[in-house]
Amino acid sequence: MASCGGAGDDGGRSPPAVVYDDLVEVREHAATLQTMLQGSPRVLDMDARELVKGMMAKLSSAMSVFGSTSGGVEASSGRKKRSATASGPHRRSTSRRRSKSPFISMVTARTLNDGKTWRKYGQKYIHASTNPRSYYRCSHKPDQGCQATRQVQESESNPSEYIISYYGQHTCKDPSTFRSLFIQGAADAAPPADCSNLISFTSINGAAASTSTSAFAHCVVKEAVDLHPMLSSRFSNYSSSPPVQEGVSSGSPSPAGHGKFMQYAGGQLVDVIDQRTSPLTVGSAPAEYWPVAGDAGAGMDSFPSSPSPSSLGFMSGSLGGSFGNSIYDDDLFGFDS
DNA sequence: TCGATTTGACCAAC
DNA sequence: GTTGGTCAAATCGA
Repeated sequence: MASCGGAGDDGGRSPPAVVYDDLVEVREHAATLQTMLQGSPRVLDMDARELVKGMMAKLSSAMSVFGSTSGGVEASSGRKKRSATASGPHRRSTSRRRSKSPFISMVTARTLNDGKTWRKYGQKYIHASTNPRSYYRCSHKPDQGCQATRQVQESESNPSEYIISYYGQHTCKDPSTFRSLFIQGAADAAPPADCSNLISFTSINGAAASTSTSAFAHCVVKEAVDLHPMLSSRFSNYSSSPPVQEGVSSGSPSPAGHGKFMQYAGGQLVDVIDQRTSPLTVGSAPAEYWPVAGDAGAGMDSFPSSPSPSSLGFMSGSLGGSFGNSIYDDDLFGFDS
């Protein structure tokens, strides 16, 4: 399994093709793992760990491809500068469009409250989208120069949800928004009781699948912690869990055992994407963006167990939106059958 | 009155 | 030429 080479040794193939192959392989590994977990009461722990490790490597590899090819992270330097001689009532000598902050993550949420204070500075309808996109920047930008921004767009597939893209790290110090993180007992305790946001690798047909998936998720969580001593050390002391909405995904019949796995596991992936700017990210969003306990329904709790293109937007975010809408959508994480 | 939001315009990137 | 991100005047609301 699991060559960790991923994008690096694919000899000129297009990133989508590379990623697709990697994800297909991950799916195969997931199926194998599922079979192992379901078919044998005595799964060799090392085998399972190896499979998971390989899957994580492939996912990381895939994500790194997008990270390396992602547009919008930095403005290209090759662009010609527009003439500064423009005139008009609102013309200014400085450019209006500045280089974007590095992409951090994309999350699906049912509320815009993520514990941070944002100032809306624009809204517009985006081409081929029925819903307007709102632009927010950290309200501490004027006083602390915080460069964090986010873009909020109502989910077309589920109007009650918002697709939130985060750019730039919060550099502001706002005690009111400092919050605990959960990852409750990720390494040692049982998997979180409520894991409604896991991207499910299970088969709907198998009643035992939820158990398998929980075990799998737990395994991967452990893996992530193992691979990230920083994560382990940082989160080991957190004792509180963020609110996790029950049934946040409309019509999601998934068992409660599907939790934050993909978000957590994705933390590693996102970490791969944005190592330059986000050496420590947990979940699809960095810790700074996680919901405050008590913010009912805030933030990171809205990945459907059966991922939809919009719910996978955290992947599409680094692809300029093409990923989540590609023909590969159904295959990328369509492990539910 | 003041801070937040709205909205049309500007402008870089494609 | 089109699209998307940002600016800032106008407007709104507490």
